[in-house]
Amino acid sequence: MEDETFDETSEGSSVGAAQRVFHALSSAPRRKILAYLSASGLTAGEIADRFNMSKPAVSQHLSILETAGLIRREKQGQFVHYSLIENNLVNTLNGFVQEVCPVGRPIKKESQARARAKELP
Amino acid sequence: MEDETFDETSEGSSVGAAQRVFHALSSAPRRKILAYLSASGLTAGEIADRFNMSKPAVSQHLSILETAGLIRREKQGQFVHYSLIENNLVNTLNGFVQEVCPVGRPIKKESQARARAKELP
DNA sequence: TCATTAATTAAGCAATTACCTAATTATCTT
DNA sequence: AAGATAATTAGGTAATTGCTTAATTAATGA
Repeated sequence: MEDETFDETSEGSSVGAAQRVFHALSSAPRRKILAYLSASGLTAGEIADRFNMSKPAVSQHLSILETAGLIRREKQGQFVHYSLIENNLVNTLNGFVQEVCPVGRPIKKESQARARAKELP
Repeated sequence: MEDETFDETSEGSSVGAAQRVFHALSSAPRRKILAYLSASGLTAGEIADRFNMSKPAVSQHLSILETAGLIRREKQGQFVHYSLIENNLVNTLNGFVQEVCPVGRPIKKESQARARAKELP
């Protein structure tokens, strides 16, 4: 009973990095924010304008995404500019897939298949 | 205001497939279950034995993973055998990364880097 | 058939989440 | 310095989560 291999509490801090990333991604509004930021950096206000949600609510989502290391916050005067940090997202998801799926096979193949599908309409 | 592009409610059913997968992955115990199943199929009881949690609690986690299409349930006599469905996991995560990160670059490169790192100790 | 084992469903509860409005902080403009 | 704007923090609440124990369903074996 009780194998600690995947127990994230043994990652140092009581909440692991992977846990933070996966939790951040579990919310539709937060994934939507990431999608917006994939096109270009935006201020907090510009992001909030795209949602039917109060600014403080959006601010909270931004904070969760930032804590997860998925976005970066830069204060510019009275504005706060947010932008995507791609590495953490890719590393975490890829690392997880590598862990769960037989090595080598999964992502590379998929990625290639998708790339091909996009090129041949 | 209100762009529907990423609104998952427009995916047909009121909760989208991506939402179910990401929600399923947001729980450490559930990710742990996936990791166990990546090595071999297991019965509900064998899985529950690996946790400090009641059997019903584990059963619920299994049900969430099954609904997300990440694992498969097969009744064999009085036992229920669970096993991994890799495709859905890989497709969903990869699709999301493709959406959020500049096309082509992210996952293939990462995957190769990781594969290399594993081969050269 | 009756007891045993595997697993799930049901009912209930403490803790957390996801939002809201109001208040606060910081910056810019005049 | 006063007023406007951008954003966050603070405080509160309804709904949801993540577990628990007890009850139920289903299959096995004496």
